[in-house]
Amino acid sequence: MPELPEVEMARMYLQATILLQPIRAVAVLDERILFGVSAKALELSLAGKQFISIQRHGKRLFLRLQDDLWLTLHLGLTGRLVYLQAQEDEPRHTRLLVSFQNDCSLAFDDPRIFGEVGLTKSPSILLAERKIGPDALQLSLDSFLEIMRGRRGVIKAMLLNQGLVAGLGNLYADESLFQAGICPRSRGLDEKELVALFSSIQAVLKTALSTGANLANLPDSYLLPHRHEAGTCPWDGSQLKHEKIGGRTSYYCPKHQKIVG
DNA sequence: AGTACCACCTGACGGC
DNA sequence: TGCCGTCAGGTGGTAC
Repeated sequence: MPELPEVEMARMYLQATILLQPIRAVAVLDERILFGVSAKALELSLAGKQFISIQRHGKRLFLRLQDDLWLTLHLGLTGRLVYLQAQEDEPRHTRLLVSFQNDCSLAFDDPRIFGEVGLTKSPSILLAERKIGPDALQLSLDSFLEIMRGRRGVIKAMLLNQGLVAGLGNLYADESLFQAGICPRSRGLDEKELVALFSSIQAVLKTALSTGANLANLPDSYLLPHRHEAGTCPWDGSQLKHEKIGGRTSYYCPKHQKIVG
């Protein structure tokens, strides 16, 4: 599920549900979800407090508890957040359950346990520790050029590298390259190509957000609705190709996405 | 710096 | 029906 648009939806969801509610208790249902904190410490840190604001950077969420204490969440590949009404059953793979004094609760459901829950004194500390680059939607064109210029790696792999730019995952990286007409195998893009790519990334992420990160509602001119074995390019009808690039399955149009650089 | 590969997990799906 | 391999919208470590 979660690339930048999905995580931003999750942020808005939390914003609308859990703010300013006193926390009654925290249950860690599977300790493998924890990163750098014990279940005991997490429970003690949260009990009696409340979330006062929610931030997102790339694919990470930061839930502020007080000035120098934040709960950090990463949804991994299969994580989702569900706000439960009193008495409502939690999802099957709930790994963390935060219950509030009003009897509602927040479940972090994550079948594959690639997600992560932790604590930090500030988002910037965690971002530095984990070497996360600037958020894809807060990034200026100049910073993007600065980051990408002079690198020799395969462009698809670079877009997936959260240390360079944070927020793009496999799907939106494919979509951005599709919109920019650049083959994912390209490397050493020139200034003009990087500018086009930057503008595609911005447009793709904003469009995805405007659909509520619902892939089914993306424009038909986008790659993603056609991104499957038998899919054809919505621009020119070519049979889409797919192959492993940078270790991930990549779809692209062999006709209009050129190898550049 | 860049890449290939493995590992962490579970569920869904296609083939036999 | 049941087993098995394969794949999946993420990330980190290692070795070259």
